[in-house]
Amino acid sequence: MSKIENVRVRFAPSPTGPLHIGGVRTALFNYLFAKKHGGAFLLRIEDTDSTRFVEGAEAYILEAFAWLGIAFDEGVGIGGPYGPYKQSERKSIYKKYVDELLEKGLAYYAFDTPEELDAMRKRLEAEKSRSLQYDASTRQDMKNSLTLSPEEVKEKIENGTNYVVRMKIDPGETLVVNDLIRGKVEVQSDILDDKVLYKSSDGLPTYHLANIVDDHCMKISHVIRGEEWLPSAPLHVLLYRYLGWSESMPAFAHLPLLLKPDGNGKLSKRDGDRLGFPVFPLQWKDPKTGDFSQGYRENGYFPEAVVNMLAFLGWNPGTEQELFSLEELAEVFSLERVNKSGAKFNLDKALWYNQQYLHKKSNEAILPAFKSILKEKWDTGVMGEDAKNEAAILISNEKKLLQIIGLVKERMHFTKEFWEQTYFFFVAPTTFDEKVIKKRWSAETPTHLQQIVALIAEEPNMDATVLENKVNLFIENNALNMGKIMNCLRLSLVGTSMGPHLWDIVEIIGKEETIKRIDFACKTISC
RNA sequence: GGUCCGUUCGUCUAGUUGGCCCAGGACGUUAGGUUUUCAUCCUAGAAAUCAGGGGUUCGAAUCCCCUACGGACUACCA
Repeated sequence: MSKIENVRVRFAPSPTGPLHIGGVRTALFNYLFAKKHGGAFLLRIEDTDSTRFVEGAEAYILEAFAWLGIAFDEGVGIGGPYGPYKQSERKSIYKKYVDELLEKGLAYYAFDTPEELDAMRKRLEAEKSRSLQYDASTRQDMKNSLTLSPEEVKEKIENGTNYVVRMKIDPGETLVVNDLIRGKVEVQSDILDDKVLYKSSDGLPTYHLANIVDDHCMKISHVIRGEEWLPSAPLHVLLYRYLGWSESMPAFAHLPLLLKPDGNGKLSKRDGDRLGFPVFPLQWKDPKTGDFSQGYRENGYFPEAVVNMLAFLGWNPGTEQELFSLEELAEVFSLERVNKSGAKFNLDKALWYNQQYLHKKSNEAILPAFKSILKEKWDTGVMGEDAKNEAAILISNEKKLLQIIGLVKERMHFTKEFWEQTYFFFVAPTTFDEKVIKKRWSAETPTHLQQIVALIAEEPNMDATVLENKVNLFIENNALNMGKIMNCLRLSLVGTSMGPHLWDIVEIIGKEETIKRIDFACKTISC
């Protein structure tokens, strides 16, 4: 696939809360597209709605991408030649273009109060009017610079009356958006309303104007964003024209939405709480309510797994390969392979991806996670208090810990499962699974186990294979029931019928501990 | 309501220039195998009349039309 020159794309979130995985995927696709073509990927913060600003949201966004390994080339927190990258810091830039549109007669002042706007909609509704919009068919009945005399307008502005600037859209024109994913989309200008571009209340533009001005000033080549923007794309095309920038207008690509796993509709924050999976990359604490929302990071997902899983929602490489690193994704990514229809989020697949990445990791790579869980368990006292006990010795033996990881890694999906998979290496069972006792334990079991204890006791070489061969030979020679003996042995050492190869466990916990546990089980279990 | 977008196994999807597709892969699911156990792993299977209907064509999941259904948007939010 040929490279496109001078690619510059941006991710432009609003700091109105934590970043949701739909947004993360949009950012990811932008990033991949930029890397694929050797272009630049920028982060712009769209904070033109001062009323919705949420403390900490911006820091959250930066931290989330740092965790995911998605790096920006320019933008908030990084800097760059086209800054500032935060819209609230670009006020004066927008004002210039608002004035230009006003001068050209492509925009006008409107003084209607929220109550008056509300009344207008109610009136239109009552009249069964087809459109409830502020547009060419209704603006002549409202208070704006098209209906008021120049003197009245001047007076109102000088009096400090709040106003907005609306884009003047005339009917009867077909607007065309050439979308890279959806093809040609046509819309009649009649259905567009006279969008508010600027509000005097805070001196800031609204999304539509700020977006177009910034994309132009920052030399954005491709606008890759969610499908929810498709309906307003024709308006944006028109704005580029109003500002005389049609020639350099970026290409558009509207991504399919991420949908709820059950039912239909956009994936939302609530779905995560309701269905019990994270909707955010990182945990988020709502500064107002203090409520926590789960995050992939805190739930134990690897960033590589989250990236890989997200990349496959709405896109695929067209081959049967499913595991891709971020670098590999950047190599094969293309917008032509992005789907048109929305993708339902699938938790099972997310789990599977994490498992795949866990299995791919070296034992050394996940040792720190194992150690921190062990430390936490040690601190809570579940392994006893004696600083020199068996568990303490084992914890300090890195070689053994790596050996244990090798034994249990394949059985896990997350590193957080370490304790449930390895507790028996550190803590002797005190209770025994009743079901196993019922099924396997019998009156003569203690006798047989003691015979095996004797075999273990005399064995100088505590090697898993050596012990296995020795005990198997004993079982065969005495015509004992292999399944029964082995399960009772496991029950004695682990407390239940789960876990890795028995003799590997014995090799690690050692002769003394093994014998101690079997003795305890024989004394404790009665039938 | 209006406008726009979409519709292949339960889910993510392959299928882009019509024939190799009575539709392939993955997740999940079922069965069997491996294992002393659980998990992993391996093998096999079930699972989409390609939303429905009508065309065009020797031939359509792939092209055209209609219908249905779903979604997004419809703020001085982004």
